[in-house]
Amino acid sequence: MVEQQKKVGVEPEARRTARVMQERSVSTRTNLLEGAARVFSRLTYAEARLKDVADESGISAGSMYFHFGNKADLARAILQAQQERMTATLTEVLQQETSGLTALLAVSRQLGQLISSDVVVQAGIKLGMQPGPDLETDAKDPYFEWIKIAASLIRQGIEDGSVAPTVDADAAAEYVNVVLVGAQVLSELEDSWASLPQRLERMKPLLIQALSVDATS
Amino acid sequence: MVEQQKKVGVEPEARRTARVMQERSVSTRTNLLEGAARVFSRLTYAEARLKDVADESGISAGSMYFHFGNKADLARAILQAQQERMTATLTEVLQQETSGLTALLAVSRQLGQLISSDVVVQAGIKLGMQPGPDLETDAKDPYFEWIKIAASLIRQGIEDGSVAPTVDADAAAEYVNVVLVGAQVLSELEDSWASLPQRLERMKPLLIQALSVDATS
Amino acid sequence: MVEQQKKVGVEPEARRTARVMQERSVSTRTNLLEGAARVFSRLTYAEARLKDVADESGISAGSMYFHFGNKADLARAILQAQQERMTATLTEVLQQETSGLTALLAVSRQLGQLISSDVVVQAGIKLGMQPGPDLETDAKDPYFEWIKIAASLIRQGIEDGSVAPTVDADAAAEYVNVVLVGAQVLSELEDSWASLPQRLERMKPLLIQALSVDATS
Amino acid sequence: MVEQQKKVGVEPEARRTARVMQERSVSTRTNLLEGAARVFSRLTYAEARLKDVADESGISAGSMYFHFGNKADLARAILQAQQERMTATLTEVLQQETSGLTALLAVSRQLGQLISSDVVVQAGIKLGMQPGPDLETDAKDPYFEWIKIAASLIRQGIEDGSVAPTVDADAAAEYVNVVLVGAQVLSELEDSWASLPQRLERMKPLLIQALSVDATS
DNA sequence: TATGAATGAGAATTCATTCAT
DNA sequence: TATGAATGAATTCTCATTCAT
Repeated sequence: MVEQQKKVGVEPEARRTARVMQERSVSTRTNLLEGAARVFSRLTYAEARLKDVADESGISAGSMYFHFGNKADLARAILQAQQERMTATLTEVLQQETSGLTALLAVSRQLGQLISSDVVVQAGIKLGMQPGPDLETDAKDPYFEWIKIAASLIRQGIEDGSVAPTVDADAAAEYVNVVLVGAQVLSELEDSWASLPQRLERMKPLLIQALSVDATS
Repeated sequence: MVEQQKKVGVEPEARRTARVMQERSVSTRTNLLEGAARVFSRLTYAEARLKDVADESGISAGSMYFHFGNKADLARAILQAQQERMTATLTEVLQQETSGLTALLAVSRQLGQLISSDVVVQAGIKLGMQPGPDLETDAKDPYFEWIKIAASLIRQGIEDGSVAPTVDADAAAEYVNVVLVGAQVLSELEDSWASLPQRLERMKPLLIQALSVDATS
Repeated sequence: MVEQQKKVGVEPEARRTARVMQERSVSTRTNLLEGAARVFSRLTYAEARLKDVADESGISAGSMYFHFGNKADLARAILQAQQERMTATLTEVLQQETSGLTALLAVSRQLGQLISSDVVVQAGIKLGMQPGPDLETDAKDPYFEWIKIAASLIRQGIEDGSVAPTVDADAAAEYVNVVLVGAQVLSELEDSWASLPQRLERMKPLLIQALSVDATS
Repeated sequence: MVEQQKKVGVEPEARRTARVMQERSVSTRTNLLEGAARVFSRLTYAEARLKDVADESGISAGSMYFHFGNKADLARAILQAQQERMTATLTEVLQQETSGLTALLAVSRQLGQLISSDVVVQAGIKLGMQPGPDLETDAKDPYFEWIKIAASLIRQGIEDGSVAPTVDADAAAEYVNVVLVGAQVLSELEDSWASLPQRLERMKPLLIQALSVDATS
């Protein structure tokens, strides 16, 4: 409908109105998503009240149903946004780094930064940890994806000498994942992810020690 | 009847009655706690329906009001039971082990075993991860406690030579905690803690590598 | 059953037991009634919890059902006790007094005293003021009864000259009743009937002024 | 549609919508308040079922939560409405009357009329008589207020000669209050306040007799 | 598109009453 | 008789969703 009117070219008032409304609609969607993220990052999916989302985003409760079908869809939209942002960070980092171990650490650092600064990502993480009939997430997919990437980086590290050859790549990838997840969870509990970057920084030497060769040399 | 029994002994009827009822009451409490644990280990606090708990434990819904005042108190009772059981395991293991590193690993193994086999502990872990106005847990206290213990074991390990002297005890303790928590969370998501022991077993060599001096040198 | 055993005359132990139990039963009943009265004098019938009664009287909740069939019966027992005590006071006073007006004032004073000092009477008054499907009181009967008595006292007063002959006996009786009820209600709200006697004392001159002749003479 | 209307005037659609909804909302609130008043005037606060209120007012039960937060707030709203209406009547009467005694009697008459015809006022009176943790009324404030007014009217009466100079103004004010309250309570019990005006009419001569100087002398 | 009001299906909680001992 | 535990029906409150404007 909107496109049609634009093609007609008449009634510039209507056209402008349409564009304005479109812009308004987009901003509403954004506000809604951010507001919902703020709520879902604090509370459980079941605890979170749509009224809270409405208040937090300044959008009327009824309006949410125009933009997102219902509570579950809203949550799913957040999960999707989270995955997009994390994937973006991931690919961005991987394009730059070269050495296997360096890349692995860089990825950790960047993801930590992203998580501690982006509410939508935080909300996505929390939502991903609570499966259930309502969400029915493929929340595990990203985890497996990430483990595969970690494993390939470790293999690359073994080749380029930055990782000890005695290391079992798959076990090590799982291990790295465990450390990242543990750090996330503890940071969430402690201060809502604010300290995640520092925490990862503190873990770094021990992670290196677990993976790298120099111990033996 | 009363007279008869009176001749037998001093108020045996009343005493026996009291004992019997107490036993029944205790068993009800236990069933309730276990049933609730099964529910809370699957679902979020807010998702969990008291009706499910009642069904799961075979106790009438109204009876929960008699034994535990309300949903929050029920959850708190589980949290308390969890802490008791974890503390019991902890102290038991610590009495046996000697070497710092060995003790640390033994504690991890035993706690993993406990978690993967005890629903109440599982429920406690999940509940502890969702603070909120209703629960208002001091869920962090046990974490700090545990980190202190880990730190002291690591210092002991540095003295007895099982841990590298270059290791920062506090950072390492935090690290160990991170690994345990990460393993818990991932095991929960994967198969409700069933694989936690194996997972920890897989992590063990890397943990050792991170802490110990190049066992090689 | 109890009587039977008494007639047999054997087993003095059993007989004594029976007597003891009887005494115990009576005291339980009394405690229950008093405890219930304390609760019903504070709270509405629907507000009052049988648990409160149990706590207040030190009697187990289940035991109440042995002595009184249920909540409504308990309330009815209180209402009955109240009427007995008020009637007793009434007749006692009426036997002593002679002059019409004096008798009327004496009755007011004595009833005020009784009300302000007897919880059961207080509870009865409150219960009498809340008709309902559960109680279905003939709570109005005593009121009519009392108005009749007041009217006859006033007529007597007109004869013996203590009440002005211009007074309409029935209207005046209703009036006196209104004053008593109003005083009761206000005293209840103010300090749980404690000040009722003083209040009635303060009302006395005005009541006299309304009824007696001397103003004109 | 939107464009069309825009040409007609400045946001008339939105404005009209707002007005219409407001009207509907107001009527719902009113219905709710009246329905609740009908229930609360019959039953005790604790006896009254919100379901009855919903049925009585034709409003869905859930909607009450939207307009009034809960049962207690609903009751408080009634109490407030009652006070407003009684105050309105009071001030209206006081502006007209001149002589002290006449004013006093007029106020009584008018309040009696109001009470016997306005359910909200009736409900307020009943609610005001049952303090409790839930309502926590300052129900006594209006009583004190009213007594002050009565006292000042009586003093005025003493000056203008309509009240006997021997009368103690404060005691008399209390007395008048007692009579009014007593009449209210008895009328409520007898026929739900229907006969209150007549009853007050019957009391009038005696009240006059109590206050006025022997109009005869 | 946006809004506020309305709705109804649950959810937790309460409590009189019953029951086994 | 007395007791504490158990039960279930009712009651209040909550909240996702829908609807009229």
